[in-house]
Amino acid sequence: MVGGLVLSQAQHQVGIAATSPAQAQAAEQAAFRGRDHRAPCASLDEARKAHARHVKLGLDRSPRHARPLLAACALAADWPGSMAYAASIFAALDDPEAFDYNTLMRGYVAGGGGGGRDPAAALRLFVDMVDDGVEPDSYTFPFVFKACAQLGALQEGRQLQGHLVKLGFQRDEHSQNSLISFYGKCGEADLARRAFEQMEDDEQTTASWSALLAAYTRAGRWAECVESFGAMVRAGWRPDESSMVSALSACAHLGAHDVGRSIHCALLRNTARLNTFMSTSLVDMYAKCGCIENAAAVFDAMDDKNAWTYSAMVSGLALHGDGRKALEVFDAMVREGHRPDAAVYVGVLNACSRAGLLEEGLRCFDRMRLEHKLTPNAQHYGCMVDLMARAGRLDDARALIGNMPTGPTDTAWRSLLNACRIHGNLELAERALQELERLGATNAGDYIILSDMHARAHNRDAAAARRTEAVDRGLAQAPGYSAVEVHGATHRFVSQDRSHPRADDIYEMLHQMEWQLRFEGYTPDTSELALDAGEEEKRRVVAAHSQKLAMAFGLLSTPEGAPVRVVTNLRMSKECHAYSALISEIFGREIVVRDRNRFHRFKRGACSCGNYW
DNA sequence: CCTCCTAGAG
Repeated sequence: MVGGLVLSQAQHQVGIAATSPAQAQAAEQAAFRGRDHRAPCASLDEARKAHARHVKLGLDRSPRHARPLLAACALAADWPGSMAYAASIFAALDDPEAFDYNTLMRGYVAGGGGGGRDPAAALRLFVDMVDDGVEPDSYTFPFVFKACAQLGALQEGRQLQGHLVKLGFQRDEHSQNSLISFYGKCGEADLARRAFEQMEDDEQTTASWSALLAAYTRAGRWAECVESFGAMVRAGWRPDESSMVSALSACAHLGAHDVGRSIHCALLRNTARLNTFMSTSLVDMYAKCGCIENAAAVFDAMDDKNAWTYSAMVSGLALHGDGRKALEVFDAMVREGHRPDAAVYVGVLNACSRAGLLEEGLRCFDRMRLEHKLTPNAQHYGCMVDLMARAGRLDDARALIGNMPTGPTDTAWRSLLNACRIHGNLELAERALQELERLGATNAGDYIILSDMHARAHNRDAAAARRTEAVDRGLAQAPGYSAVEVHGATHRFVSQDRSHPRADDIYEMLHQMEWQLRFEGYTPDTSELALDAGEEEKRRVVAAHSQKLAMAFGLLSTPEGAPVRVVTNLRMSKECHAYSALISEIFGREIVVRDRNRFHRFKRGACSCGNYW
């Protein structure tokens, strides 16, 4: 759980460095293309001619003379073959200095010449440098760490850290920052944190924090990312764009809507115009936090959308079950000339399966292969299995699993299993479970689905057997919980939970809710509950379901008319769905529930999913 | 003359 206090403090203090991203980006691009006013040539041909003149005059062996040409060739964005030429200019030098090694290494890690990166070549060059007895300078290590990061060479990087200390660069902020970043890219958040903490307070910069936040985000440690973001703000730093992008990404995964929104507010106060990175992160954050309208508003206001932006919007709409709109956005993406990639097709196919758009989904799958020449991967097949199975075409779905070129995956069988639950096909469900067992990929939830299905079919013994089987196999079930965000703090509930300080009020509220619902003619449906107990007991259990506890607390501690946002790791049950829809009507509240797959938004008695999920 | 950081995926 995310500490509520930490977050709410962060919210009020967020500010940002006043920069002009467009200018900075333009300058960076111009410099990289070698079109800087200092650049001695505008093409590889001109560089060759200039170098030939040097050779004639015997100046090609002098680093001072060769340097501008070396840099131009090593850093050109689109001069095919220029990296090899840069290497030959370098090789002709009599006494290359650290600067010259740095330039060539920089070219290798940046993919100079436009021909792709070559981090291994950069590392080899560093080894040469050490062998030749040339002392690295403070610019050297950042390039070498970057090369290690690109190679995922954790061991080499750690050795390099020792080297860095020996040479006395452990107080150099750029070398340290690139060390943090290197650990982050290797997925080693703890080592990144340690490198960060080894820096003195006055050596740390915004870039150090930003590398740390990126390390947490990359490792999937989102709560720690948001916590560190709060710490950064409390320590008086103004987060720069990349820190905010990392923090927003973490908020998106956590569903930490309030923190995400406070970052957006700070941006609106301090920045004239958001760049593509920032806006895309905001689109993703709002969509994953349940505010699809805000996501759409940010998206619509952008005039510099790229493929990532469309992709975030498409998968956001998929998450909310708005398949039609997702397809429209996808069409706009193609119309605007962006080439769809594998990721956006995951979003598109997902949108179709969640919205039950069978024909459209099948068409997209064809279009992906025929028009956009993409080879579907296991994820795409998983979406198609899900699409067909949910729509009731269980046998077709099963046949598709058999035809997967990548071989059947557990997610594909699990999609089928879930669809069997929806459509009540016990026989095929058993088969899917067998296949999951064969893959050695069963989890507790799979056995529970089977157990529930047997219970509904009144096979009491089989139901009990499936339940014990999960335990016998040592499969732990993640405890089900539901959480609600109130004033930036997250309150978490499990079923029948009485541990909250306001438990009495919450249960009183539940009682009120139940009472009102019954007045409207609602009776709790306990048929999904696989519990060997009397009807009264079953009703008691259903009534204190964690989603309802979270909803009750949300209703009672947020102002009249405000939306209630619940996040749960459970699957939305039919009973809870009907219950939430009625509550939204009776209390005049919008209720947004993020379950383990998607969002349900209840408004005036209806859900955005149109009862298809 | 150069360096740190950043977004999407059943």
